[in-house]
Amino acid sequence: MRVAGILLVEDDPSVRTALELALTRQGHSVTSYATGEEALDHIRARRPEIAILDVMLPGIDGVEVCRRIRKLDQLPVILLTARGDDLDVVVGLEAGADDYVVKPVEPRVLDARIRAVLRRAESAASDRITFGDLVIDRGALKVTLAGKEIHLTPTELRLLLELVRHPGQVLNRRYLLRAVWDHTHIADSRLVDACVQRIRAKIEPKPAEPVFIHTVRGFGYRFSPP
Amino acid sequence: MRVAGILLVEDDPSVRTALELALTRQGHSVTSYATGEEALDHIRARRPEIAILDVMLPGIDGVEVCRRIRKLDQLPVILLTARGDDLDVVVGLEAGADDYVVKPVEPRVLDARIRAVLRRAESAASDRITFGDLVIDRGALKVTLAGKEIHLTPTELRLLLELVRHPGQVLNRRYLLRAVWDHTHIADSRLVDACVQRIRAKIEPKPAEPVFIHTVRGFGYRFSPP
DNA sequence: ACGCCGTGTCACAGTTTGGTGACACATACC
DNA sequence: GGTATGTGTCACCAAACTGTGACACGGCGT
Repeated sequence: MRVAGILLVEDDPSVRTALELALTRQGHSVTSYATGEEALDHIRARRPEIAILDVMLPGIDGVEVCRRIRKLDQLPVILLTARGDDLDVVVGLEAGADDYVVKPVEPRVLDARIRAVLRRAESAASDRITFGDLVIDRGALKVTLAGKEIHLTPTELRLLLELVRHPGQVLNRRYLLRAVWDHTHIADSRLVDACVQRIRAKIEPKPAEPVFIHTVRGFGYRFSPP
Repeated sequence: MRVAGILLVEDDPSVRTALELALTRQGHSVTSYATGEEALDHIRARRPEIAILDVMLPGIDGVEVCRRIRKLDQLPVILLTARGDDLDVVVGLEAGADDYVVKPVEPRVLDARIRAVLRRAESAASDRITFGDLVIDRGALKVTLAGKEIHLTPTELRLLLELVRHPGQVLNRRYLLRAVWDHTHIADSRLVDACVQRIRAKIEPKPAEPVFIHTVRGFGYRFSPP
């Protein structure tokens, strides 16, 4: 099982050791600190994969630690709070926290949250673009719609990628012909239209009312997210 | 305290500052130099986690810097080059670069590449990689499937390792030819296909429905765990 | 309402692509 | 030398892909 390096910041010693024990049992490797300052001092050296921060801390509070971590690194952050205070949630999310857990928390719940956040962080690092339900992974050359993988042929994929490279821009047929097909194709042809139609049939929920690839009469096509 | 982050070497000041800004925004800490000499001078003191090198540099070029870095350290290297210079790819791979990015590059793409290379470097620390039933031991150069050892020939093993180095990424035939075979081979050849087929026959439970090495028609092959 | 122009839709045939097995040559190992 | 193994190439085939043309459709200006 994959082991995550967790940075835990919690000032209450009993809660800290309990969490540390629980997380270690789940297979994580945990480094914990009682204060934000210590954590920030060591974060560079430790290179954790995720930080779990108590909001109520002596000195710099968890939200502020989160903010500073965000300036340093893309490190995912989960905030822990004692009360279900709504204000905290807002502030925490604004500070860039990835998730928010209310104490007391069951270890298996926390573990699930950690894994979810890590999964999200990892996939965000891959070379992807997301437009609503539509996810285009340029590294894997995969397109998914609402989680379901869509099969696009090479030409369709090249055309879609070209459109997506210029979101919101209208691209005319001549440009698209040049960019997607080889230069041997000149002048006007229905080629682009047909290809757009094929893509729509695959990615548009209702091809007759396209949400992604819009026709701009007399000019060409525009990709714009819904 | 250890200073970790990205070592950037790029002679064009505008590109350099743009990249520096973009990478910093992504949460990286960046140190940049205009020449390879400066970079090499400071690399010991700075202890970066990854180096990003422009290929075209005054004085020592990026490829040579890469070669010298390799002699010093296991430091991962990404080479930057102007669009589509094939010769560079060959030389770069020979010099031991971990990845190769064509300028102009979008920040999010570069960021994804950086993270991929870092992840790879991290997992390279361990000699074994596991994908479901498939275990690849790079130290012993052994492959086992569900505990049973699979015999792969040298070429097959090199190809598999190259695919596995970029899990989830589509690699085209030209790239694979260059990475696995020497550059004497002409671009158009069924060599890669044949070798993939041979690997599949050995590691895929049902070669007709591959689970590990997927064909991406018109583009190449992708290794992705089941 | 009418016709026109730009676009959507569809079927089909020619082309391309990759899987597959056979085979020849090279190399290493007895 | 003889054998086994590894490697590159080829030909064939099935499947996938693509360009094209014909026709339908719908908005727009007259």
